[in-house]
Order: sequence, then structure tokens, then C-alpha cells
Amino acid sequence: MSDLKNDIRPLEPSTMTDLVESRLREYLKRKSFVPGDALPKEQELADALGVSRNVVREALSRLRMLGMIDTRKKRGMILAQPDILGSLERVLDPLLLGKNTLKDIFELRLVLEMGLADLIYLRKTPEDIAVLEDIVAQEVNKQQKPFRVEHEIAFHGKLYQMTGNDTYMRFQKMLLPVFEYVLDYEIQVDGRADVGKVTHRDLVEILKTGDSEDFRRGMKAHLKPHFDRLKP
Amino acid sequence: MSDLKNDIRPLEPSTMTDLVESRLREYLKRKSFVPGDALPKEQELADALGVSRNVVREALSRLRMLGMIDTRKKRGMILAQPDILGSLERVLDPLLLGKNTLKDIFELRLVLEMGLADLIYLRKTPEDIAVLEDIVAQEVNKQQKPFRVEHEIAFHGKLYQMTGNDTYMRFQKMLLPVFEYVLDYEIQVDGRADVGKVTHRDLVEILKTGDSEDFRRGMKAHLKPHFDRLKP
DNA sequence: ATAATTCCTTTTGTAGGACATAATGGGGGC
DNA sequence: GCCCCCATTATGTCCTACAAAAGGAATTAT
Repeated sequence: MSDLKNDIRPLEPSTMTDLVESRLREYLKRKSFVPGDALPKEQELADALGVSRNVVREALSRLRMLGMIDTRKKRGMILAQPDILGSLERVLDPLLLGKNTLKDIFELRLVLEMGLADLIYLRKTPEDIAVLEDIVAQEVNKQQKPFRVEHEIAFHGKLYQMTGNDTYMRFQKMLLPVFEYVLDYEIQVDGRADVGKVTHRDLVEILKTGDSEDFRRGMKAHLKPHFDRLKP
Repeated sequence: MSDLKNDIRPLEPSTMTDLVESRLREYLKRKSFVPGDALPKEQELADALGVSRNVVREALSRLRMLGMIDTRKKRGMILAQPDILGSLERVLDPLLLGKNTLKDIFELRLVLEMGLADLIYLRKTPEDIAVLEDIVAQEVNKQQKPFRVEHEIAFHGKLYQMTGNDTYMRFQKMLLPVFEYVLDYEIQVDGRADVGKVTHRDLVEILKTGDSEDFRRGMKAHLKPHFDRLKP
């Protein structure tokens, strides 16, 4: 279906800024700059490309937003390590995304939850378990809606932190608002807000005694209501 | 550790362009525009914000890159549906990323592979299986390096397509180059390039006769050499 | 009267110049 | 030799002007 759109690009009328942006990106790649290297000045780039400094600045502004370059007055610009998720963050607004994308992200978050098991069993420590037990201990006090969500975030957030994978954790955190948004919508439509048979407390118990397969099965059961929502 | 960096932002010296960008984003959110709505003209925005059109244009250029807005001459600008992965694509260059991020992405890709099972068993069709069998049938002819990679991509790509989740599929496709890059590096270092005990052919067999748990176990075995690389 | 064409208006895209600002590196003073 | 101050310089911001494209209006032909 939309498979084609990945192979052949929609051919949008590109402006000078677009061209300069891609030329700059290509230039950075070709010269194999490493983070920290100094880049030519704006005026030099403009002259070399045969465009006005204005256009160059618009293109640079984009790269700057992505964190690919850092600029400081007088020093000029230096290549930086882009924050890959920073750009995602700006765009991940439930209100801006289409229905299909929202559905995709909902599923993606479930996939990420299921994938926790392998990494967690590779890196969990007794201290981590203690923190988790602390979190579930406070669960009983927090049954109302705002507290429940807060608790969800604390628990699952800790799990992600235990993977020792920052990117993974941040990515999941960014997906959460979209997830909650879709959930709220679905609940408004069909009314049910079931909760899985396996609780947070059960999951912690599995972490202490079971293996990664057990944990994954437990997580699947914990998330079952969400999986049941998925359409074939 | 870098947990703090998510709660309190590094306070970078923001330029007018940065401010305008965030103001615009906030404005779009607050007015709850829907895709297709017309936005004020550049000059009006500049006047309202008390900055030059130049600054506004730099900010708009960023939003345009993210696909949040579309502009056509005379018509003005309209809100568009951002392509959430488009921005990621621009930044996901193995040469630009730090070592930690590369490692994170390597792991993330493994997590995504493990998560295939649930969605695939929800949506696979007999036709999909037939295509997969076709792909593995050609496996024998392609053992040399470039062909092997191509075959890997064909097989795993088809699996992702079977999830019916476009975002998931594109995301994985983007991660692949990074994955291969890390792999090449690791192999250069320690020389071994093992392959899992479970082959593609085995996986297809499981798809035909087993359940999602079987498939997941099979995938884990298939990816075992990669998992073994992970450090605790 | 309707349809097609042409012209006009409007808004974005690009150019070029000017000046403020801040940080750096060197020169001068102690 | 160390510290402070200043000139230099690259970026940040503003302004003006004009080209180009695309809608809309007006005009003409059928």
C-alpha cells in the first residue's frame, strides 16, 4: 500500500533552503567530520554555494535544531552529536498525528514493553528490586486517576531505567503521552478500562524468583487488556 | 546518572529563533489547529511577536523540515501532519552518533525483533507465509557478504511488513544501518561472526505450526549471537 | 450566459547590506 | 609571569527590495 512511498519520494518542490540543507549534510558526511571539528563560516558557505547568507542560515537553523551543530559567537560552528530523540520529541504530539500513526505508536509501545525482559535480566541488581518493591508498596494509597497514572509511570519508568539503555528509556517516556491519549479515547468509546490479571506486585515477584521467559509471560498477562484492543 | 538531564533542562542560551519556534509550537497547540488549517502570514507573525520576518522564517523553516507545516506561495501556510520518523531519519547516521547511543540502538533493534511475535500472530496471512518461503528458498544461492545482507533485509523486512504497522516497519528499517555498522565494528574487533542455531527456514516453519511463544523463543535463538554480545 | 484567457494582487522565496553583540585572543600594564 | 582590557571577528537580528508563483478578478470569445 504505502510501501511505494518509501521507495520513490513524493517529489516536493524543493526550495534553495532544502537543497542547501541536504548539501550541507552531504558535505559533513563526505568530509567525515567528527564532533568538535570547526565548520566554515556562514559567509564562506554562502559564497561557496552561491546563495545568500539568509538561505544558509535557514538551513543551518534546521541542523542546529537537530543538535547536529553548535554555534557560538566568534568561535564559529562546530559539529556536535545530535540528540536523536530530541527531534522526535518535538513532533510527538497526539493532537498533530493522524489516526493510523497513533495506532502504530500504541502498538509500538506494547512491543517495547514486551522487550524489556531480555535487557532487564541482563542488568537488574538487588537495589533495583528494592526500589520496585518500594514503589508497589505505595500502590495501595493511590487508586484515584491522577495518582494511578503517576504510579504507572513510576513503576514502568523504573523498569526501563533498569535496562541501562538511556535511549530506550527516553523513547518509551516519549511514547507514553501518546499511549495514554489513545487509551483515554478508546475508553471513552467502549467504556471498559480493564486491568490485567498480573499486577505490578506479581511482576516484582517474578523478577525475584523467575527467569526472563516468566517475566515476559507475566508482562503479556499484565498488558492483556491492551493487546485485546488490537485489531487483526 | 543522566537521569537528571531529563527533569531539568541544560539551559542553553536560546536565541530569538529558538524562542519563536517554541512560541509557534505552543500557539499551534493552544489554538488546536487541525491539519489543513491556514496559518497567519509571515509578516503578521513577525509583527505579533515583535521580531523580524527573518527570525520567523528561520523558525518556520524548522517546522517545515519536520513536516509540521506546508507552505505554498500566495496561499500561505497550512498545518500538516508531521512525519514523525522523517526527522529521525536525518539524524540517524552511524558516523555522527556517540558510542553509547550506538550501543543503545543496537539493543533497541534486538528488542524490536523480539516484539515481532505478538503482532505477527495477530495479522499473518497464508500469502505472507508463501512470500517468506519464497525468500528462504533463494537463501542457498546467496552466501557471499553483499547478498547475505540483502537477504537478511528481505527476510526481516517482510516480517516487519507482516505486522501491518508502518511506523514500526520504517523505524526498524532506519535502525538497520546502525545495527550493521555496530556489527561490522564488533566483528572487526573480536573476529567472530556467529550465526544462530535457528535459521530463517526454521522460523518460517514455526510460523506455520507453532504459536507466538514458540516464535519468540525461535527468534531469541536466532538472535542469540547478538544477545551474547551485550554487556551486563 | 458560460467558459477560457489574461492580468493583477498577494504571499512566499531569495538577495544584500547594516549594525548589535558577545567571545576570543592578543597586547599592554603591573 | 600573571591579570586585565580592548580590538577583532563571527554570529544574531533587522531592514529593504525584488523575483516568482498562484489565486482571484476582469475581460473576451464562443
